[in-house]
Amino acid sequence: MRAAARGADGGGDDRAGACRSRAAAPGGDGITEPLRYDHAHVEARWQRFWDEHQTWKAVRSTDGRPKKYVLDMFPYPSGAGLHVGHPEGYTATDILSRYFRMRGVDVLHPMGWDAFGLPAEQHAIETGTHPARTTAENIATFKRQLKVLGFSYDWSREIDTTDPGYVKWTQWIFLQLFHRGLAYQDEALVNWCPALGTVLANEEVVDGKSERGGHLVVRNPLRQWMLRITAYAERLLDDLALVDWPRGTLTMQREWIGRSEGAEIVFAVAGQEGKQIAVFTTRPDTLMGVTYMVLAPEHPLVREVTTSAQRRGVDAYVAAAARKSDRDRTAAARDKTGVPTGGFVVHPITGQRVPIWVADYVLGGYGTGAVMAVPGHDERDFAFARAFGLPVVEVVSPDGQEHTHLDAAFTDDGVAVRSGEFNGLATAACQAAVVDKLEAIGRGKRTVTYKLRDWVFSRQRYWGEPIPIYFRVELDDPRGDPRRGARHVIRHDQPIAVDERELPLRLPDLLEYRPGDDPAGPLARVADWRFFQKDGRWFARETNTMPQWAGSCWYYLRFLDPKNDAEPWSEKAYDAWMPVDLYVGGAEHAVLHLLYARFWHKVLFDAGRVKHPEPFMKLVHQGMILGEDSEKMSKSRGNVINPDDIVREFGADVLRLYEMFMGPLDAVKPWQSAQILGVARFRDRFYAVATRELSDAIDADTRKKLHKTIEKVTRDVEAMAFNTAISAMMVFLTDLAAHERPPREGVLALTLLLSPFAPHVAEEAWKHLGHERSLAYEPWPAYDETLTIDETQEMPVQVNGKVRGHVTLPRGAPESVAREASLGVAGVRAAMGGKAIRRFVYVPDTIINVVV
RNA sequence: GCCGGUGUGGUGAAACUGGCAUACACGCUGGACUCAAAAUCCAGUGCCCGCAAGGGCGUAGGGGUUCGACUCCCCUCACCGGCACCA
Repeated sequence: MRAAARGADGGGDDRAGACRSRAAAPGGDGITEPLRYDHAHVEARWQRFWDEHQTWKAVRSTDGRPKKYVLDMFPYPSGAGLHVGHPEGYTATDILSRYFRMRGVDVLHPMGWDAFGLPAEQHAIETGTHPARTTAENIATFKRQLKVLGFSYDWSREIDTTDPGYVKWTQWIFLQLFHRGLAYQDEALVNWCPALGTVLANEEVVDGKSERGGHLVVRNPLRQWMLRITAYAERLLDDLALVDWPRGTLTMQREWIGRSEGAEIVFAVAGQEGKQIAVFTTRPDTLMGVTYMVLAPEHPLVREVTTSAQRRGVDAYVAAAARKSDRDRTAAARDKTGVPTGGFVVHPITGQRVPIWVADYVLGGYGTGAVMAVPGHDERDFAFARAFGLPVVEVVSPDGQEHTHLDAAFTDDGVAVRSGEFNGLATAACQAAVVDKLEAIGRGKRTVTYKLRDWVFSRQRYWGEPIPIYFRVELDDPRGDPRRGARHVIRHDQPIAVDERELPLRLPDLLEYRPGDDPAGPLARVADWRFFQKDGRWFARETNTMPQWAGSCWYYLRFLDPKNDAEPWSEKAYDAWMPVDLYVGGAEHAVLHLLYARFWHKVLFDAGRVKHPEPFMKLVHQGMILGEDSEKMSKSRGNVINPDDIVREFGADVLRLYEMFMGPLDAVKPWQSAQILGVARFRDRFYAVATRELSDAIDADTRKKLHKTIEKVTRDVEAMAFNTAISAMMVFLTDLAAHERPPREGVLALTLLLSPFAPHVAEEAWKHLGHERSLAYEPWPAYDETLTIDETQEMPVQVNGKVRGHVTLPRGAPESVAREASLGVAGVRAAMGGKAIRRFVYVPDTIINVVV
């Protein structure tokens, strides 16, 4: 396949005249006159050529050459079409893919569509158009827009997460999770909006009302599918050491996982035999300073510890907390609220009674949902104690002395005081001693807690992968038909996996996508789809669907073997290309997508389906491109740039060059239309120089510049410093253009260097320079190290740190020579003013500094 | 509030490991070509003083380390992004 591409001729209809259609310089003689460049014509022709010759088909050689898997985060094909932010990362990976091919590396560089998603469903609700149709149209638009940019994707591997052939394997992976006990059902609190008949995400809820429409939202417990990602917390944390990712992203993942070491301490409830409350604390050394206990409002023991005298207050407080969204509950972070329960626990060491309060500053979902409050040494507990007049006791002292008054919580390490047998111990030692004691008396143990929570994996939506699970249906009347409304009970407590041979489980077509009033989602209404009979018994399908994350959790694996119908990917395909060597995408996915995909990968690792503990070896985030006003691009601001417009006016090569020339790939940078002219001129100047009459000789100076340029561009491409690589090529082009007849050797090399950045113009020039074949697999130019180093070096001479002159010395000249030469410079002598030299700093080939 | 990032000409930016601050590009000024314009090409362009030679200042602000700091350390300010009572 590749041989065909490599051996193919330059193809097509082109003759000089075809690409000079706009040249027609009046009076030009047409022979030495440089050619004008018609980007629309040339780019379309090369894109057709690459397609026809399958130039970018990824083929793994058997000759032991290296491979690179270069992956973009695949887009959600929105109705708005491509945005200038998309081509930024895509151009970067394309440059590297093309560069690697020229270095003799096998490259897998695929593209596909993350095509399930809310907008298509929303559109269906509003217009009745089937989401599959909207999705197909959007994909067509995106694909057309990407193709005109000339990216070297292997389109034969294109995938679409909504394709039944893909859904089949997403469901298959879900079943692997299910069979391994990692997918389970639980009641989870969700934001249910009865008026909209749907469940809303946290960010869609503002002040207890829906963002759209302002309808009431209630927090209802709803049966949900959960994935046990917490079982992988430790490995997700530890294996971050194996990857080459941006530091900030690693930090965010670590904090999201939120590992915390401490102790679980058990307090007996006073007067209630056998009842106890466990707390988690990172500071067991402050145990002797506990003055009260706090339960989260949703803690299961709240009712039981509440005395009848406090019941009304507690019930009201708990009910009010349940109405608040997570956002609201944490927004008013400063004012502490809470109520006493009237109940007490017994301190495990002193035996003293400690009052139990309920307060929503304690979170039900973290740790044990209860804390031992130590106001002397925790800021939140201190604020709460102040607000409610609870006692504050110092048990950790900065200086080992007891202090009678605390103005604020002392949260640093110190020395234990007022702590009985633990007095005088430093914080670390005290923690160990307290936990040892608790373990000895059976009242506590060392534990590790994570902030990471299990992943709510079901959505009450239509446009997602159906969860391949069904349940037994129990009918009051055994001959009844649940599709016709016969009374029945669905045994959700006994989930049954759909047989793998029956996958994919397809979505039914709907006429009405509106969610309706059933929180089980639109699929619950499709009785003919939902209920089915097997062996004379009735069953009901799961009507929840998977979240959009599902498809993107494993798409990099499907690219390996996208047409395989017998398995998700073959071992051979896996061995050929995995792991992903470079992954480029937005920083907004720093946590969720990247954590979920790593989790699935580890599950597949345990199932023996993948062989590397981590999927993405190197990760790079492209920076956001802002509008010309330096604001985020948005329709409402009217500052959106459409890549189609840029391509039409200047061509794909110019858009690619511009986006790479703007600045460092990972920097946030504003779009500046005026700057595009600079790279457009560069492209046109390059083509003009390449099509001039060339010289077969090359002078020594240009030769040196050539080799320095190759060295610089090579280093910069490897470091993904594309802006400076382009700058180096601009400088070299200016050098070439200064020759009446530019040296052919230099033009040829520059054409190859430029080709990953601006492939169309480079191919066109390459052909003009007499080549029959595409340059896609030409060897990358090599440089001679010795030619990149000059024999002499001009160096600044400073006097007391200020530059006062320059000297040119042979490389590595001895200090004595440097000294003599510098002191001979008039400006240096003048600046020294006859003063004695205190020190002579000489860094060979770099700088001279005379200190007087 | 916490965490992370950024701050360099009129503008986007460059400066490898502490070694000539401002490469490359835009813009601007002047010139060439042209009847003219566009396009293209050439030259200049950090700020201040000066006719000039030359000098001084200059990488958000202040301090420090160093022969030497955009780069390392401390403090302050501004902007951007993320997270928000995680015991």
